[in-house]
Amino acid sequence: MATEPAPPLATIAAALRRERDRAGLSLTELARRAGIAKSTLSQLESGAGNPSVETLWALGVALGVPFSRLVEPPVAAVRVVRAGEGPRIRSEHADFSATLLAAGAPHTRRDVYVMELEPGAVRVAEAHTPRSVEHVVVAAGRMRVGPETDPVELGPGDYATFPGDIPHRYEALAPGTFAVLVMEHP
Amino acid sequence: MATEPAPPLATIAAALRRERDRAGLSLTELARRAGIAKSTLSQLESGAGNPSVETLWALGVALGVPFSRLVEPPVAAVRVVRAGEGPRIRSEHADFSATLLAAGAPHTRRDVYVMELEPGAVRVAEAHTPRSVEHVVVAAGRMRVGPETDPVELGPGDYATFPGDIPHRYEALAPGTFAVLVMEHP
DNA sequence: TACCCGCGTTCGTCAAACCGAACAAACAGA
DNA sequence: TCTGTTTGTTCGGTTTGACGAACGCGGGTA
Repeated sequence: MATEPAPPLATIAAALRRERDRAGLSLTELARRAGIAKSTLSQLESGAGNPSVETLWALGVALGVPFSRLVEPPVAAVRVVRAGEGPRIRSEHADFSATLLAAGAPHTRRDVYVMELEPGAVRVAEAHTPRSVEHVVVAAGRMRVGPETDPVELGPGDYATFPGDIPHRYEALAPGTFAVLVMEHP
Repeated sequence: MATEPAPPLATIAAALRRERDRAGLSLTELARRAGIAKSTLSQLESGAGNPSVETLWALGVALGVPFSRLVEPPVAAVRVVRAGEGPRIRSEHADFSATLLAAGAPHTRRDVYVMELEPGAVRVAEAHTPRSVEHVVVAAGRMRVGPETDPVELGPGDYATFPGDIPHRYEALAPGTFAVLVMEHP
């Protein structure tokens, strides 16, 4: 299940109208500033249409609003992702899956995952962005994590951090292992 | 306030390719999962093309990546974040303790805690810095967390995020409860 | 060697996003 | 009332994004 909490087209329509009269602009005026035909804007706000990125971007700029505000639904006070829900990233080889819980705001990438893996398989990750850092807290089970050259063994409650820009591994040592993984990208 | 000086088309091309091989998918496979023609994806990654929102959204879902990550520039702000040995925080009233695992640099706080608490006591936190955000993943036990007005109940593997700038609470519902807490301060 | 996958690219076709203009409705001033 | 302006909508025409097929390439296997 667990597709993105996605209502794409309808949200855009709502967001456009909301942001437009928040800015106190007429449809005609906004279309002029964004450099698009007002007919296009009219159809977008009425929910019909599937804008190109360029079009939507121009509107974002004209509204003085970050792009994401036009596509993301308004933030709820509390957002809950139940165990087993959420966008999953799965490995084909290893018995491994991770769920993206929260992605950092546009410019600050700080992702929180829940990671589940079973013993007998090793998840090897290539080097990521330079200066990225990973944090792992084991919640249940037992695992060996860290740089290929220098892994450590962790039990419940144990914490480790290591650079993400060198090859590293995740390996479960006990069944039912799951852990919280925080990744920081510069 | 030039919220977005970035030409989006080139960034999308780069982001797509970056996220795709991070996921370890071939172009053909990703196109299949996203339900788009691989020719379309090929042109997008090569920088030619101006995708529609629907197309880009499908790719975001297939990659297990939020939409905004595909349009925002990669950003190369160089910041050094080193893991710090933090003080143990103890509450006098509640049966609660937290350990600071990693703290961000002075201005960009990005703190990771492990939190242990026992039932029968409630840890109430006042509002923190404006725009701060908290993330909680329950590792073991059961707890009720969130804004005072609107708490939720979480079990192992469950995740919740909520604003930290309003009063909120942590309450264990089962013995041996511990959780990972990530706090973001702007 | 020959064969057969899967990889990513290029090309021709079609639907649709975008445009410009024309449109009805609402309001202002003379 | 008449004219001018502004509102947002709808209507053909053009541009172009998305599709599917065909292509060349490289790595296995017989």
